[in-house]
Amino acid sequence: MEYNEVLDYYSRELVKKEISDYCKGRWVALEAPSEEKRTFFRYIGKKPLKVEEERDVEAVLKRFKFFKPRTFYATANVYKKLDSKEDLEEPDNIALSSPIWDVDNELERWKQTLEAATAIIEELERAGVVKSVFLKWSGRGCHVHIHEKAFSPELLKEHNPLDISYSIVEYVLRRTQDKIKELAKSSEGAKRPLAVENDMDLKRVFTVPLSLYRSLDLAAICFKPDEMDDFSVSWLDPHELRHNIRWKEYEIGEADDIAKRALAEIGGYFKAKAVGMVRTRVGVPATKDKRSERFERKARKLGRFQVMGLLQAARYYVLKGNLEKAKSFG
DNA sequence: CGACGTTTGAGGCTAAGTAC
DNA sequence: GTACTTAGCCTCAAACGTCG
Repeated sequence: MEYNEVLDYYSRELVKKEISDYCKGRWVALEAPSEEKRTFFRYIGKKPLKVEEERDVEAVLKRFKFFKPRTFYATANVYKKLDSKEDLEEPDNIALSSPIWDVDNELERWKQTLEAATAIIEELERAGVVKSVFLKWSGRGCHVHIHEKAFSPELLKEHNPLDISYSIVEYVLRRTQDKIKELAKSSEGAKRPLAVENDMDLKRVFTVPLSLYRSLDLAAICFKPDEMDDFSVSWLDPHELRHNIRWKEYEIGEADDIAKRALAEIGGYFKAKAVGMVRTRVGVPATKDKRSERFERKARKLGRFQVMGLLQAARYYVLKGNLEKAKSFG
């Protein structure tokens, strides 16, 4: 795809509308991929990059045109205020947060990708989350979204939106991991084996609906769960643009129930971060990995060496009087 | 047995790697 | 541009191993 075709693509009304609708309130990242390195633009001067109106799409492309950017990403979080760097640091500035599951795979195994997505969607259905769910194809894999407004204002007042979204993604991942691991078996050893990840974090970005993918000439089209059976790779063709604008649909409070249960079990993003386990990846045994092992270890009862560490810390503090160094014993 | 060197295991720390 | 993971090396005293 020549760069003028990229610009032609982003000049379409539908594309501009969908991108700006999604990006409103989110911190945007624009990528200009090249063979040597991946370059991201996240600011205009000192201000966070934003795309709030249709005309902003072409405006930001123009702003960085020298680098030929082609992919739009945006944070899972929607912010109350987005005018300075400080606005990005303040957790209370997060107004909403979209729970997103990242299903990684090879494009050729798209059927398997959709099967993994189905496992997630079925789990959500069981919890009564139906209308606010949509899928978005992203390059070689896909993203499963819950609309960020599927939570009641009352719930959002009680909990940080990121705590809610992180917990739900993690909660559902735990309940679907057996199915996903089973599916992943057949892609074991592949370059990009099937895996579903919880990538939710404070500033994480995900592909924006109708953005072009960075390395393939594919558009990040959206579709609803009831269309999955008809899915075809041809939908991803930027010229075809088989995209469903109903990703904007949601039902307020629909996801409250699962949110409460998830929060009770997971405890939220900020707590997970405090104990050093944020990202979970579910895939083939090789990727079953240290993170879950680490968690299992942490979850066990206090071990002999933890007691020894505490003893060492206490002794060090008594002898040397240096509390900070003593804390290094854990 | 007792002196001394080596191994052990945890978290801390950092640089490099990764993904979007 | 950002935040995470990973790998490797750091810390310590106790436990363990070796040797006279």
